Amino acid sequence: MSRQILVTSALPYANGSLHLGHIIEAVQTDVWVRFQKMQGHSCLYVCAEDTHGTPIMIRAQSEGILPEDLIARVAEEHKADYRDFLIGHDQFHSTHSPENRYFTDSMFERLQAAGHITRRSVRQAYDEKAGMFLPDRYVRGTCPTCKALDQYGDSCEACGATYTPAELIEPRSTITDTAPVWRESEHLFFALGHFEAMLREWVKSGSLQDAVRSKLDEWFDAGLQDWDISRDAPYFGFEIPGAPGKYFYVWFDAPIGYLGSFKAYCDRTGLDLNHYLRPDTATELHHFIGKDISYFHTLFWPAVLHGSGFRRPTAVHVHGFLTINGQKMSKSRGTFITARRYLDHLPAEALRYYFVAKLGAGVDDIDLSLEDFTARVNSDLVGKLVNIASRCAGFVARGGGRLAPALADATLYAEFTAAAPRLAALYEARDYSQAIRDIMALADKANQYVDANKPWALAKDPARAAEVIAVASQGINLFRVLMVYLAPVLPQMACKAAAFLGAPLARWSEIDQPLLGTPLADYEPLALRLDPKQVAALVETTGAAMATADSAPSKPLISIDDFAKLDLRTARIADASAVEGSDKLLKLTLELGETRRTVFSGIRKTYSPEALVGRHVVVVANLAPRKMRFGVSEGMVLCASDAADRLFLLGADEGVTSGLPVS
RNA sequence: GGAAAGGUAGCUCAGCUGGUUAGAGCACGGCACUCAUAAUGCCGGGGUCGAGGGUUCGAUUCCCUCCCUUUCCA
Repeated sequence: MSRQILVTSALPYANGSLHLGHIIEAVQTDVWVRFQKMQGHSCLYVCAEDTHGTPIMIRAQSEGILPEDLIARVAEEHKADYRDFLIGHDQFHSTHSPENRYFTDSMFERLQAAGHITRRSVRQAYDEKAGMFLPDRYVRGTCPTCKALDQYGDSCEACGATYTPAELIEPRSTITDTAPVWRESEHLFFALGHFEAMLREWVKSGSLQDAVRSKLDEWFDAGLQDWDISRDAPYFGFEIPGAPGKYFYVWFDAPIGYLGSFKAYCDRTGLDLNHYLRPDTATELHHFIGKDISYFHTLFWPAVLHGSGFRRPTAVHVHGFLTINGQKMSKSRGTFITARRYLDHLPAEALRYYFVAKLGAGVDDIDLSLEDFTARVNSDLVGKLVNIASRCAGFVARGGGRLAPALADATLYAEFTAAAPRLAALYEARDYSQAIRDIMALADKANQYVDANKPWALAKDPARAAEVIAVASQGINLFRVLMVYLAPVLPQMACKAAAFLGAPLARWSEIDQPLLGTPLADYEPLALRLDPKQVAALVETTGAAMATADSAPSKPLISIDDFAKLDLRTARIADASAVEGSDKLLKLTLELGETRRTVFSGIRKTYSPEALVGRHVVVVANLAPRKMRFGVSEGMVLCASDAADRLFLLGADEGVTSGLPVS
């Protein structure tokens, strides 16, 4: 029976670039969706930009642009990243949209009408200079428990204590570095406790993994607290109906963004939205999230849905975090890999495959071990899987380019197709790693088959030409079955394989019929080996990240946000020449990706122009242009200098290209 | 501090409700083959299953304690 399924993955926050942690979730979701589609189910994957909240507002301010412009720009970047990782959203929308406003307002009004909204006064840190209330994370000070300096206002990273900003010793606003004052303001709350019985019952319905369920039991035992869903102006978000100057907290309208995005899809395609959302619907709603946001998705979200008269999620699928080489992603270690950085070096499907090969159904963290990644992708995908097609294609081509009219080993073929139900169950349960193990075991069998039947030996005897074709065709058909199984993971390769086979790889049911007597297109390589150098380049640290902490800083501390204002880039020196009339300056023509710019740099005493051409340097790309006697300088090249005023240009490790962001 | 997950061959990981010689892939060594992107096939070396106790005829698998790693705490 065909199912109607709506799927989401967590909305990326419009405050920064996607990194590989976002990608692993998107891949997990996308594979599941593609799998469902290949089973012939209706499965829609919606996502959106999460656009509201203080961080967006602050970031836009610091860039001197409107929040709307910021989120539009970041959305474009995110979309390109998802697209290039082959994430097949049916709809990618924004929480800052009419559709989302519609749902946010109407759900709030329904909750209010049903008595689930309460009001009470809250005392909160207020930055008088900035004229705004401060979220906990925007207040820093000394931990009241362990006296660690410069801790966030909600918890201490040193000792793990939790507290309120008011308890911090010498609290400071991170926005203006002034001492906050404490002000009262009325806030609106969602009465989560009203839904305890409903939630306990929902939890038992089998919608959650064991680990998540036991976490929920803990939360139930601790008691369900009211949830503060309002924030005071200034705030970038939706103003609350009937409460001037109050805005919905970003976490209130973010999950609603799932529905907003879906509404945009329905408006576009004519699908019946209500059919999916009414409480008694037979359709399914699946959310894929990281474990850090379990609370919102397993308590608040089902309660908000239920309280406003909608269906609850069918399931919430929680995954763990991504680590790189066993450590959490870190900018200073160079292991903070953005989606784009990866794509600049390596193909998307390699990472898709590796993630899937390691993802199970649980909430365990997943490690991206770069060495293992290279070995695994090269041997599994290229050495085993693609090899089957590659080694058989030549025999078919030389024998007329047409597959044999019958299977040489129907039993073996049947063994391959018989794996389908088990593999389907594994995909369905998100036990991808087991599925991949099974599929690769079959790939081994296919190679063994070819090896045992030795078509290259048969080919020496012209009388046995038909046998050669038969064996090669068997191999091609086995390959085709495996490619169907892997199509959710490797959509691009499946597409190329379909062109080679002359038959689509769109449905699992296609494998019921082997390809017999049909022509084969010329074989072109379906996947390329990963170059270990390229893989290593993913985590090579750049100049700015190598800064040592051992020499005392001679300038005041700055926040990460201050640092983020710098747009540091790698650049290639395309041309360098001495400046007439100056004994210090060189005129440099820098290449930053596609663009070029001119920079004057006072490094003539140390560097001759000839020695510089072709070198990579680090440049401050967003330094305001400065008019000099010899022309306009459009940036600054970074250099270290010692006490003797000797200069040392900062470069980057081998493999770097120009225009890369430095952080 | 409270809680959860995990610690199994050099690396990445499987091992369901306890039961004959603990598995896979990669890496490593040997052999074979040459169709294939130095691909593939066969054989092999390699593990006190974190440590210590306990239950049991028998524990990697159950219980307790400890150590280490990671994560969550609205």
